[in-house]
Amino acid sequence: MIDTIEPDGPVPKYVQLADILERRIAAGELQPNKPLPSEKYLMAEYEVARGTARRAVEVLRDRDLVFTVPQRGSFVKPKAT
Amino acid sequence: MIDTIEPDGPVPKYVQLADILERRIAAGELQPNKPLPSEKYLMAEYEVARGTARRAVEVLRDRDLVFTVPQRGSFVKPKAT
DNA sequence: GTACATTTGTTCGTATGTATA
DNA sequence: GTATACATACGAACAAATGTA
Repeated sequence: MIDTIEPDGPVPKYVQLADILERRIAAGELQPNKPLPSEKYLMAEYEVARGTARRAVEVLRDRDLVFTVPQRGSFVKPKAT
Repeated sequence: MIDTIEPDGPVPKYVQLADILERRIAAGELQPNKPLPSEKYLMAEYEVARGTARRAVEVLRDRDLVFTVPQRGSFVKPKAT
């Protein structure tokens, strides 16, 4: 079961998606140093445009939850010690 | 002589290219079970980016006109009996 | 068997244009 | 005017499988 994105709510889609992914990280479903779903996959899974998926990941970078390697993917940050 | 792709028209380039290839199939120039031009060749021939060429072929798959064999190419589907 | 070229598959980076709220 | 969101289209890099020399 996946969380769904509300199209007409007050919260922008890219924030909703970032929140969803953050929950998936917190739940341990997305693990440290493992890749997030690709932009393409996020587009399909959550039915958003690529720009929206990218912005969501950008938010997660700003939240210091993931890092991105060009042409490789975005990865969950290992928990700081 | 090849059809040309209009850059600024209302029809997306990838659709235009798909249409061109469909006509080439219908005309018998591209024959059943024979390979389409490779993505690389389509890029050069029609001066489009690889993503555009790929999307065009994807359209032809959706139209059930071709099938793709990974690492081999895309081939014109034999006419159904 | 090895090396090389070809081809599709996948990923992120970037820019532009359109539409809507 | 600004922010959101979508679609198109370019580029770049690397992976993996296949076929050939």
